[in-house]
Amino acid sequence: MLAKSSTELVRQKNSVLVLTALRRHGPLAHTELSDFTKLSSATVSVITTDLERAQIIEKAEQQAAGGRGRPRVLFSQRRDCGYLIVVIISSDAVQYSLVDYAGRLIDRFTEERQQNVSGVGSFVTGLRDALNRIVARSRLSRDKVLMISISSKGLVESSEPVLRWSPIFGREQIDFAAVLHDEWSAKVILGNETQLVAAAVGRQEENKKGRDFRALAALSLGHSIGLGIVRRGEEGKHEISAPNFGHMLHMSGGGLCRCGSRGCIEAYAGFYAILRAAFDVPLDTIPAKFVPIAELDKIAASARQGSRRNIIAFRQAGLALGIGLSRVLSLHESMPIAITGPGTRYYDLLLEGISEGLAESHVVRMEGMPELRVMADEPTLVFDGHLNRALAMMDEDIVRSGVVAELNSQTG
Amino acid sequence: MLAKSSTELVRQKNSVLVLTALRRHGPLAHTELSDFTKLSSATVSVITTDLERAQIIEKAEQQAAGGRGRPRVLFSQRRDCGYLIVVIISSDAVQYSLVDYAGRLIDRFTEERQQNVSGVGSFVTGLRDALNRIVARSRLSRDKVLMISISSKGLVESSEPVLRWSPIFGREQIDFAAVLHDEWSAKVILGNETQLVAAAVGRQEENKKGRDFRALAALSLGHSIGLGIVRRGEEGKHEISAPNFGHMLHMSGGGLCRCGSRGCIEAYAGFYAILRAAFDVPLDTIPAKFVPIAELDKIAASARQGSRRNIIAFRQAGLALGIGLSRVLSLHESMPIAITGPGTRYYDLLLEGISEGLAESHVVRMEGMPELRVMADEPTLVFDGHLNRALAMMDEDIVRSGVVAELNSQTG
DNA sequence: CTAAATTTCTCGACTGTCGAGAAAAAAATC
DNA sequence: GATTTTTTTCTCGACAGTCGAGAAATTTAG
Repeated sequence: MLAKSSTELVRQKNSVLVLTALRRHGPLAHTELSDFTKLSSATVSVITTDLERAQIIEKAEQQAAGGRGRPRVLFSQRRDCGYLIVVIISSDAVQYSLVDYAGRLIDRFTEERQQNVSGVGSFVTGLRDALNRIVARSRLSRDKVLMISISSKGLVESSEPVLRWSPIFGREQIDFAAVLHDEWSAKVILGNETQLVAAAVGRQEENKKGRDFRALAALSLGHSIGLGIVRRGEEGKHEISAPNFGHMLHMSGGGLCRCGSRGCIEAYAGFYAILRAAFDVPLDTIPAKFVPIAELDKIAASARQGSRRNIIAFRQAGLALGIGLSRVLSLHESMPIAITGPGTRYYDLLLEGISEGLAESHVVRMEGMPELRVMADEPTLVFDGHLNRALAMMDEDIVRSGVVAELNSQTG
Repeated sequence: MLAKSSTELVRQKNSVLVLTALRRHGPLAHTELSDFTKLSSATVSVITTDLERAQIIEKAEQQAAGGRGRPRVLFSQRRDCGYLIVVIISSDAVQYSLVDYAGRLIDRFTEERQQNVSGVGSFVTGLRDALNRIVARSRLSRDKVLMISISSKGLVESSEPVLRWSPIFGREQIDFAAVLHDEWSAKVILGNETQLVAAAVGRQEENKKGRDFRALAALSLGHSIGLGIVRRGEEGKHEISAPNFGHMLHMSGGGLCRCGSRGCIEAYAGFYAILRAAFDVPLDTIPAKFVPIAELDKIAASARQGSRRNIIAFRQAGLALGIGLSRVLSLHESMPIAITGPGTRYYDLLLEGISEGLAESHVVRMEGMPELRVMADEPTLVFDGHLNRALAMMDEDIVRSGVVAELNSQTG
């Protein structure tokens, strides 16, 4: 059954509304808050004083007194209200970032991952270690860290921070909540990397199109293939999901994939698959663990100079992507596709196959070709996605936790 | 930006909550309403008296006075509060049902569709005609009809009642809102047939499992192939969608489909496809417009007696379904699959192929085989799905329309 | 006929939003 | 420098919603 509603909930929702406005548009004055949220000035007053008393937002110290009239006082998040640690796990390194409540980067370092030591056990100790280090370095109390946001390629559980499968650890699952809950009171969330790219691009898209934005897919090309989908739900909330696209079946009984199955999309469009095709290695050869990008650059260069076999290798990869995307569009509505990742440098070679694959399906014939868009700088998008998601969640959690209401009742 | 919240909205939501409880559990007394909705007795009182004053619900006249204490008075929907017309379009007929606000069937008739006259124009005049007839027969004022709920196989728009593509009318689109708005003030909604099956089965499932229910897919087997997906969104609302599954690409460059594309799932698993395979007709033969089920029964009978070719025909159909489903599960989470439609009578012959197709994919190897379940009596499920969806919408619309609040302010 | 049980209704307290107008504070004007 | 204008913020009273507690209603048991 659905949950009942109450006046308290109304207040919570509207408080989140104020915090969200602050997040999206930076420091805002009373009047602007009222404009953005459509709440009356009086309500904004009550909410801001509550949030201020709870030490969640603060009035900016100084501001240029432009224009006449009573000068506006800008509200902004209190940076020390809480902290977020972002952990980005990639195949060769793990990046740790400490971010304050206002979204400002405080500290960051990267740990190389040894290619040989690949057990989950050693990874976890490394993770715990690095997390301890990053709070120690900035001399923060660890309970000021309200959230730890982790991302990896692979298959993540939607409701719990459990990594089900990843190209790095294979079927060795990691339950990050279980691993960290003894040392950390922070909430632990996990996202697929491309899911977070989708979140970031989706936010950009909404800023541009406003209410017209409906859905968007992000496709990440690299050693493995990732897909993230973001859709505007009712009430304008963005719902993000991470389909297991790279390991969706492309061709029954097809080439061997790193995951152990046969015929996955990745086994045709991943870097190792392109390599395999270019060198005419049999399709059931165990794929290379890691392919240096220089290797692929060479293949691409010769393809661009007319090498038949290499052109076909890229074309076949594009085809697998295009057909796979057409299947995605069959199952959802048609939507624009943002392509990121290191593989975008071969976009010219992939495009033909992608288009051809897409064109084959009924949906595309009905609705027309979806918009394809290349977005470089995947790492920035991933980080932005982390911030978007984690900080929005923090806002909600803080309001829901009741600190605001409690303080309020004490002071009368 | 998200929408602001207010006390009015709270009331609306809680009113809908009361109406929903009434829908799901039949006539209820004050106390039971309070239990189901978790609202306090006082709040239930206010809401019910408002709804009663607005002539949306009423107290039951008579009831058996079992047990001691003050006898409970049961509330139920006023049947004359509004009416719903359900239109179920199938390939050979169109069924019209008139239903009152409490969900009781008042009138029903079926119009055969001539196989030869297949233009959209003549269909639309037939539709308008039949709608007029059904209100005339029951002597209702047409503005008492608050909603017209239509279903068809094929591709429907999610936000508007527009039929984008259907096996019956092909690419000739029908915008039902445009077609009916001059004669009817009722809200017109359109759903894919299997989407409504999913809605009905999803409701059953939730009654059984409660909060454990997460998602479910309904697969309809027949001349064409349909898929509906229902998922529990946050706040417990069911989100239903109708992927274009039948025309998702099964095999690149494969058999010719009725839709004009090649290699659709339907071109392997639809009735005509099974027929085509059984008689070894070339895959690019224009598929039969309609296959009598007796024909397929014969093929099935001989398959069950060991006919190699016919066994393979069904197995290939199952394989297309299984592989397609595996792709669906790759893109969503794993979920149980309810199979309906006339094709279920060949389930024994299809099962092997379905299982094999599912087993091939990465997800199934990870999460295990999804639960498969055969549900006969598709027509009842479709109709139930219509009622579930349309009546729930009517409840919301009525509350949101403000009749309750208005009356309230007048009478003070 | 009275007591017990059970359901429904009512009242006052509390919390929320809103519109209007008062208060604050700086620039413009005389 | 005093006054007016302009702009922003704050405050007050009205109104709407939920809740808990207890009163009122009504039937059965004894």
